Amino acid sequence: MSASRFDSIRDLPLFAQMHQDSFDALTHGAFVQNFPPNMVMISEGEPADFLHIVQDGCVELFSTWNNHETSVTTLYKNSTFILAATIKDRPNLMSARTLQKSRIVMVPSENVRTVFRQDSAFAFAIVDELARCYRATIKNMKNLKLRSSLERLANYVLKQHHRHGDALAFDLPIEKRRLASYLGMTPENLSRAFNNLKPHGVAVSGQRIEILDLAALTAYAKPDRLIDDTTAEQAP
Amino acid sequence: MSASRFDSIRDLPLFAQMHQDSFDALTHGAFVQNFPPNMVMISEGEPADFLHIVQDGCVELFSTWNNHETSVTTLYKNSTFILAATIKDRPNLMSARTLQKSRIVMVPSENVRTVFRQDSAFAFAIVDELARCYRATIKNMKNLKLRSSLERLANYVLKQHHRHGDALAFDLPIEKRRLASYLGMTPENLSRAFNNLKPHGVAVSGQRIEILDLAALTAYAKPDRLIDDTTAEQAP
DNA sequence: CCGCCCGATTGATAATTGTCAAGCCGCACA
DNA sequence: TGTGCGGCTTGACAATTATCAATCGGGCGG
Repeated sequence: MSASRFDSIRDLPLFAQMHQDSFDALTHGAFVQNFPPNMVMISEGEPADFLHIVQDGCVELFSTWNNHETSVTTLYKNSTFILAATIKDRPNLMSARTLQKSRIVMVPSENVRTVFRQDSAFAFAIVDELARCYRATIKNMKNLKLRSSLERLANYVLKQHHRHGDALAFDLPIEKRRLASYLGMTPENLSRAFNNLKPHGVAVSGQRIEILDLAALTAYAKPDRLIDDTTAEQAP
Repeated sequence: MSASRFDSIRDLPLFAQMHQDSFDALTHGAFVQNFPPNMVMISEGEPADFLHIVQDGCVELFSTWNNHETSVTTLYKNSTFILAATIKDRPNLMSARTLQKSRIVMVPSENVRTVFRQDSAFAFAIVDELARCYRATIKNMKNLKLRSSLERLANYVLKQHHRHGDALAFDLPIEKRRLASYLGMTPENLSRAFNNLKPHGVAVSGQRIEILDLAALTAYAKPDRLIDDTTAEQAP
């Protein structure tokens, strides 16, 4: 049975509840592709021919305008992307590149649109996923518009702290220049921002972050569940 | 028949395709409410008890953090809001206030979630709306991260130009201080930004905008369909 | 083991954007 | 027709952020 190749995605929330027939129809013509690191898989403006699922590795979504580039988000194992463009049959708004060697499942958009109309469990899951992404993006925008770059960095450090099981020391999951772009600043500014976090209890050495004074950092960052709570929401 | 009060929303894309039974179930317990101008109808963090539809008037969605406020979008007649929070049964991420005397239809969120599960035409419409809002927000974020405030303003002027049927003169639809907040800048900076657009062919007097040199403005603004194309997408 | 390359850092400087204070202007209202 | 209020504008200044240039330093291939 050809579907066995796609067992790994069958249990993702987006596909878990759909009928097996629908899943088979969905994955008919789908395939798995391996990409080397730093490869642009998708360019913004192109039609969204495939729904993508990260089976393994790491993908950055980014956008470009007038020779500027900005990182929008980073996706890890089991994330899907290009869902909105796929459903609306519209061009991608973002480009995608691998950050590491990655294995990506590619499902023809045509299948997604067809099965979406036939299997209501799938349709519900899509609603859930779109609502989640939408809310995550609103939070992201609030973060950008309401905070200074130093405040954004402080909250980013706190978020990573929680991601790592409340550990007081951890490694950054991405390169600093990409983090800078994600946070809406230049690499130079990020470097200085890390220095400016020192008085707020953060020590940095290479990729390693140490929180020396969690209370001070939290007092400065003023995290807010309506901005920073990413229960199962995307971010790098 | 009680549904007659809701005739005006029956034809909106979100509700047009659903069965009449579903529509009746949806609007059972719904009501219309009139609000005076400048009234906060919804506060962020509160549960999303109702799906809101602007039947008449004008509503601003905004957010607050640490004594800062930012305008996220402005909605006019026939727009819906709080859909994502309603569907996910999660707290609102944004507050809402009327900018003018407004008439709002309020549909219990419980109804929305129930009918969404029963009427696939409604579910499809919700997917469409969520995908649209999501993409609009991504564009908004690209606008914020990739452009300077002057470039954002230039593109805003161009967008209004298209909204007004390519007219070279038109009135701003909202107060300047709200426009400033929407564009991510202070009112003072907006004032100066309008002055800085003069060399690019824009004249301002009060609410009135005149484009004296469309080619120059376009050359400066560099509009991009992946940021500025708002075919049926929300913005103030 | 060495040298190279690329990203990170630092310094100097400039551009952008925000803050504070004051004055202006149009409009609503008495 | 004053009068006052609120929003807009302007100016001076400060903070934030970007830019440009140079250096540092770690990892990798030869």
